Amino acid sequence: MSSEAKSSKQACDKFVAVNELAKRRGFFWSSFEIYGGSGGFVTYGPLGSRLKQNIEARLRDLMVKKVGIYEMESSVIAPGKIFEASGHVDHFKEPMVECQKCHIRFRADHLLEEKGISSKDAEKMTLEDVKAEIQRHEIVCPDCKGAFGEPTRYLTMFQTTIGPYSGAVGYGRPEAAQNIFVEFNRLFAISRERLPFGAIQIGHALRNEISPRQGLIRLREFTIADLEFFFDPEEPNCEYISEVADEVLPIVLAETRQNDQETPTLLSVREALDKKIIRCEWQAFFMAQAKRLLLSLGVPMENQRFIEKLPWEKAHYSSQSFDQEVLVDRWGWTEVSGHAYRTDFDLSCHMKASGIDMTVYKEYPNPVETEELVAKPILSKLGPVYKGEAAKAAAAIAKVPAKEVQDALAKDGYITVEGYKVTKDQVEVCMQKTTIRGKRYIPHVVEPSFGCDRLFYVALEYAYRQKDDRVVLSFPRSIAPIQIGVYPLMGKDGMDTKAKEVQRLLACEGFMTDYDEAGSIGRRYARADEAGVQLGITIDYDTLTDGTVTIRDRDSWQQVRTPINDLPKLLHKYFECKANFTDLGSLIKS
RNA sequence: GCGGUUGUAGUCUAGCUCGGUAGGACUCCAGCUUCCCAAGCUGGCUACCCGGGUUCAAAUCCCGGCAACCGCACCA
Repeated sequence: MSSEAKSSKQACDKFVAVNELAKRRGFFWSSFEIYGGSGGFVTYGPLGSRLKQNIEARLRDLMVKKVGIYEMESSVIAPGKIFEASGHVDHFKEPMVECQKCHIRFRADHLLEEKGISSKDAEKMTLEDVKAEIQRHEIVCPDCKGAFGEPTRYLTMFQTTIGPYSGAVGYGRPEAAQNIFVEFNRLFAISRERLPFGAIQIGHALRNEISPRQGLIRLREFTIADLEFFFDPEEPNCEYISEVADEVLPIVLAETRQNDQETPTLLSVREALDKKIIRCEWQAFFMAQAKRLLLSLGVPMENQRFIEKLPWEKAHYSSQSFDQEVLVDRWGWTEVSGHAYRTDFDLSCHMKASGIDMTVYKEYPNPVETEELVAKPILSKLGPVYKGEAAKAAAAIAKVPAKEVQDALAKDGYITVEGYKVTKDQVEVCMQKTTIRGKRYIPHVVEPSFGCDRLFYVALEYAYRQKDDRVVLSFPRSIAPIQIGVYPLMGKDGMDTKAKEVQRLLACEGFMTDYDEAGSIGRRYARADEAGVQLGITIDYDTLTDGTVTIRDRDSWQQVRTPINDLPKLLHKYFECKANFTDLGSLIKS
């Protein structure tokens, strides 16, 4: 590539520009650089980790605080059994074949696709199917024409051993959700055995991707926010649904997609529920909150959409899934969150595998009284006849519907079950009343799941602007990593000490501040714009005499003049979005 | 993992064909200057992706790694 083509490409590609800026200013960079690096791992620097915290705080505001979700934090490594039970050991893998001659490995489904087998079909195949298809199409190694060995599957989970015994297999979690399901009984007890409730875990997850690229979009270790919301499937109503009923969601329907179209249908939450496009109110609620979250990170609605997943695209645990996508410059529509209706899949799996009861008891408002015909074996009569076999005979009778027993006894005076002849006097058939006060069931789960690194990237890209040949990161004020920069007009005549005083004042008020006295004031503004510093406060000669400062807005470059004494009160209002920039003081004409 | 392209300071890059002191610009740091949007002057720090080989001598040639970018694939 010529250097000309390279530079023009970089000039127009936001991904490159954002990554370069991120590295230079310390938002994030690829880890382990001094040892040559390793793909798929990233380090967040000072500005980045702060931005990430702010983004996660927004997520907590919208998804956690408003609904009273429990937060929890558990371990990244888990014993093998957890992911065997959850289905990940079976599903988190891709078919692979190795050439027996040159030992190069290939994606089996990819090879099959070249023979005209769709990825859709290849995905569903068992290893036996894969092997059979490879033989049928006489597929050989594309490199050396060697024959392939047995197909295997590449496990996308990181595997390790727990402790010194290699038999104790452990996996790095590929999602944070399983920790929550595994702890369900304790969480449920803590919720004082009431549904619905939700639990969220924001933490690292590991996926040993074959080839992670795309910067923050695809990592081997990343931050995931999994929220599992448990509810009674018979009481699926969301109590906050009215708060979001009119929120419009752009959804690309499965139907639309099957016609090879991508046009989103604009539906209010209410419409989507009425038309049964979203089957669960809670899911719709979280989707609406997810849309609001992205709005608050600076992504306008027209650059957001939800994709209804087609049946074969869904994860193994999901009955209905939507992906939330955001338009990004380089990669097009990119998934930032997934919204899955997991039903009782996970709790059922863990119940079965662990043998621990995870059902929930629900008392009926009114006890249900039923009367049914029962056939009760009379053991005092059966005993003398069948001796040691009596219990078996009784059990055999219990299996037969009472009505059948009654009819047989009425007709013949006895009934023969599993070789036992049971006479009229050995069994009592009668109507029995029972009162059912409630029942046990497995809660259902809807799961919104966010890729925090993707949210981060999206926020950064959407903040990225060029103004007068200068880069400005126009973060929404709620996530700006540095809220206020404080600058002496010049680092002399006492302006520097005054500026440090002001910075100290604001820092003690709880603001994220920065102090900079190096270079001309213009240069410092430019530096601050590039770091996304929301406001700049400049101490000049007038400050020294009348105690006022200028406040500069990063996005408009407007300035207002305000007394230092008013700063804390005004700035708190500003950052709580209860005041505009022009409310901060008297506007200075430029 | 495959195919293509590419690795020179914090960033962008010259040098590589034809082996011989690695140069510039911006950034950054220090000083001077400067009354509000990357001004100026002086000085300074910082680089040949790693490992082998060929050679008197390797950024340059050869081999092997590693990494990045683009496409395939997977996915939050």
